[in-house]
Amino acid sequence: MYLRYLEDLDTNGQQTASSDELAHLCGTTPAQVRKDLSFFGSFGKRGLGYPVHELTDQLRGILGLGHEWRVVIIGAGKIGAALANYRGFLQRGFRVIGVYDNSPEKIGQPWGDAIVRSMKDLVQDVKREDALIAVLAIPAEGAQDVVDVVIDAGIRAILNFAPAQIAVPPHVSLKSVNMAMELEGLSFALTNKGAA
Amino acid sequence: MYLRYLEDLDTNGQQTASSDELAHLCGTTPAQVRKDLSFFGSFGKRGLGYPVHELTDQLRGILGLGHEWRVVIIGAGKIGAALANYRGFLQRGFRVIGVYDNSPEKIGQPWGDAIVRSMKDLVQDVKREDALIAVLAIPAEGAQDVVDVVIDAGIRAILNFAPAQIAVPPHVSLKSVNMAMELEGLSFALTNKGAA
DNA sequence: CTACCTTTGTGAAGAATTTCACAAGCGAAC
DNA sequence: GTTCGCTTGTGAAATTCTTCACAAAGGTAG
Repeated sequence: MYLRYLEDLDTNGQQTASSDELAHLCGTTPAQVRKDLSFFGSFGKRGLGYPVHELTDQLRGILGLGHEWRVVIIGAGKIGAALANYRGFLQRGFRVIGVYDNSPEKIGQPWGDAIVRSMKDLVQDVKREDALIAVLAIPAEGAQDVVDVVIDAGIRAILNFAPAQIAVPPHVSLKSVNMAMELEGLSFALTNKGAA
Repeated sequence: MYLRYLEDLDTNGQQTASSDELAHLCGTTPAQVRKDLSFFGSFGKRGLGYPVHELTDQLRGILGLGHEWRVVIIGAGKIGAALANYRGFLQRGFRVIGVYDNSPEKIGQPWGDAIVRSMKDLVQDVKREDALIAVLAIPAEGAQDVVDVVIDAGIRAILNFAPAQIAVPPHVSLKSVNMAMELEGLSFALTNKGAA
């Protein structure tokens, strides 16, 4: 989150930013900003604040954005399309090496810059291209099976949009986004507005 | 999360579930489950566990899913399409009353069961249908302007997919999903696997 | 009816996170 | 060169969250 805002400030040509300014941008407190950043190092100058451009570089390094990550998108539905088209990924160092589906009428169709490939090619492509990240955009049914297969092929991190609980071994990172659950959180917030 | 798993158990006809069982399903601890649930009431029977069906009803009530919420989707791009097509929303009580865009070639196009409408109709539709939730699936530029307008029209909760920071007044709930940020979290996890 | 196994609900303890508050450092002005 | 206004970095305090541990049931078998 800090990186996002620092990039904006950098684009605007701002040289330094105080913890107070970052806190306001991010909706947190100055003390929180300083504690968070100090966990990774001592980036600021007392009396001045944090050097915007230098700190963005540091944070990119910390987040592991210093090199390109190869990503496979599994599922050529609407969500897969939204992700494959999203220019922000490439800008941030995530290169989509392929979109995969097992529906015959989708395989071979053009898809942005690429062509939808068969799930049969998935394992060999992951191995050949050394892809470590998979985005899962398929229905809940069978999601776990696909996960097991790609982990076997060498995938080490999964961003899951399937509304299903996925189990992964400890050496694999998993992040799930469940849109229905997000809406339910809003429903709760609306319902309990008075109580809070 | 508990609701999700309880629904599965209910569908499978299971009568009761212990905190231990729920903890295993959700990847947490039995004590955590009991503390979480006890915050809202005393739902279990000692020696038996929690009554699955009754607890799902209770949780639905707590989450405010007891009635239908009317939702507008703003932005008829790929993400909007993925959301509008998602049957899970309707099942969970979120009825999409309209999809809106300001691109002339999209307005009037069929869109699942509905037709893409002009952004010009957004405010009047929100008011007429009493929609309280908006899903924002437009580019970052201008997102804040649209938010200000729909809040004026009566929207009280926003699920934001635009890669932009949105500010809302205190009486409005906001939940943002940023796919690039999710991937960056995975990048961090992969980069720091050894250190952890 | 009693003994026993199971599981909840919850105070208390323990751990983690956030906030406070201030010494130390930086730059500018005079 | 010294003073002054700012802002960081960080121990300590305060707060929040999680885990522990056990008394209080519920059910069952004999």
